[in-house]
Amino acid sequence: MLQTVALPQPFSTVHVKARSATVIRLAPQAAGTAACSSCCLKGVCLPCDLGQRELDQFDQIATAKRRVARGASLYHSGDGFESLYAVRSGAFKTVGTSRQGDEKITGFHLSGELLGLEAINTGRHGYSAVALEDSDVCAIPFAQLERMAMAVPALQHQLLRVISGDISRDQGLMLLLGSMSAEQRIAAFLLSLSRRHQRLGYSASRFVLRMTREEIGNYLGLTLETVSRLLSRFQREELISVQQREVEIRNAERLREMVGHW
Amino acid sequence: MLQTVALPQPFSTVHVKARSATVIRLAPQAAGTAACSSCCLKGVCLPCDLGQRELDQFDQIATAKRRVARGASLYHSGDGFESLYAVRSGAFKTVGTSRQGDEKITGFHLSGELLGLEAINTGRHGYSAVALEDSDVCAIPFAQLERMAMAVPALQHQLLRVISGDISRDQGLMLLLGSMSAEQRIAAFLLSLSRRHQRLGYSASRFVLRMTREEIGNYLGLTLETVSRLLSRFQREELISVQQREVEIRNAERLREMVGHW
DNA sequence: CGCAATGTTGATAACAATCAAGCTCGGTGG
DNA sequence: CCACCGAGCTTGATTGTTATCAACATTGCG
Repeated sequence: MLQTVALPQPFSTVHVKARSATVIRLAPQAAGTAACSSCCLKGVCLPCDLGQRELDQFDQIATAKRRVARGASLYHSGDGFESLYAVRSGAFKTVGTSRQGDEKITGFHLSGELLGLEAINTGRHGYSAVALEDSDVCAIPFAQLERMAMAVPALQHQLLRVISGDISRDQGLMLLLGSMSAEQRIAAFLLSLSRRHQRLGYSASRFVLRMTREEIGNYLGLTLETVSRLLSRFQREELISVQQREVEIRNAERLREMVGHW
Repeated sequence: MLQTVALPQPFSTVHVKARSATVIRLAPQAAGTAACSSCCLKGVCLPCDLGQRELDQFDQIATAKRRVARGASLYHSGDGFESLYAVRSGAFKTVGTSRQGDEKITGFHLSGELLGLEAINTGRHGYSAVALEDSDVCAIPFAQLERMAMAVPALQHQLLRVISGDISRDQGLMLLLGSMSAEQRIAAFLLSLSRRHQRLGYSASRFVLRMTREEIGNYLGLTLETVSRLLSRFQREELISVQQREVEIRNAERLREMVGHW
């Protein structure tokens, strides 16, 4: 089975070596093929509410697949906006860069999630999207998507829903960044990853962090040392097990209490 | 001239007594009248890119106007989602409440800005919208808006643009909350208000804060004491003048440097 | 006039950042 | 195959920023 298809399966077999960019070799033609209608993400991706007819139609506009190597950019801040991207496999971070060269991670994006929404407004990407591991995406030309949305009520509705979901997620993060202690932020972060993995059909309790401690810290507004210390403490307190990037949630309930039911 | 129409004019005459809910008396029928086509916000509100024909059509669906008294809610967290709201005059805060009863302000919304976008996703409001002063809104029934968007390309485009703009704004705030010092947050907050006032045709350098220090602090992830101290310091350093809720920006350039060109 | 809400300012304490040292795991080259 | 190297991670000591606690000032309103 090709990794591209990203069928739900125990995480340990998928990400045996999370750090290596070369371990998983993909058939070169894989990036250009699989249609939405046969994609295992069709249940969680943008076209998820469409009927068979509309799905076929959607396949017509979302033909371009792209392979992005670990560390490479899908698009850069300042690039003109033409397409939204759906993550088929792998993971991305979106990064803003200040003129001083400081980087700030605004989000992590797993399979089935959409990239580029923030650019609709200005017609230009405000952030860069960098692959955290070798990844595949579908490009969805926005002009065509808009046109199709006009003809297909379910698609327009779904598009608005997805965008609105992004706003909710961002607002949740604002809450997190604006009013939580370091401890609460880490707990919320772990729970968020857990939930999103579950949505993809993976285990909610065991998963692999695709990002470094530094990237987590950057995202959460903490230093990497604080992230490391708290992960260690959570392990001491038997809330989780951590071993490098492998995480097991052992006491989700306590973590939820920590976050405080926002 | 009725306050409802919110024509651009020097702020001092509009908000003579920002704290009073009773000073500005409005003709009772005012809330039910003015059409988009004659509204002075038509340049900055949702229908801003529409032609005269579409504008008239839009007027048909955005007929319901509502008056919200200072301190009252436009909608509550948990309410079913039916309409988006455009702020015609006044100002709102959106507030999330945890089960512990802690409140967190996720945004402030001035005239011409849209409320309720985050609810599209779930069909239920995740936050409450509370008026910071006596305010007027237009209700835009979402089902009808979606229907009209399918027929009017410019409207669909504009709707997506506005929603995307919301995402950008939120991500900007995340940046702010996640990686700025208290000093930078206050500076960024003042600049943001300045920019938004200017967009409405008001002075960019003099405006009135519609919210308390506590609300500012809550929004920015700071305590009210820190907000107060920093405003005092900025005044000592002649970056601004503050006098209760009246603010004058005296050195926007230095404030921008402070924020660091994100 | 007096009260309640809001805002200011000072003293102290807590939390997370910074600085610093050393560890671990993978990859690479001898 | 082993030794070394470096990125990433852990842990400790110290510092700094901001929260917290507290007292008091100001404003608007009844």
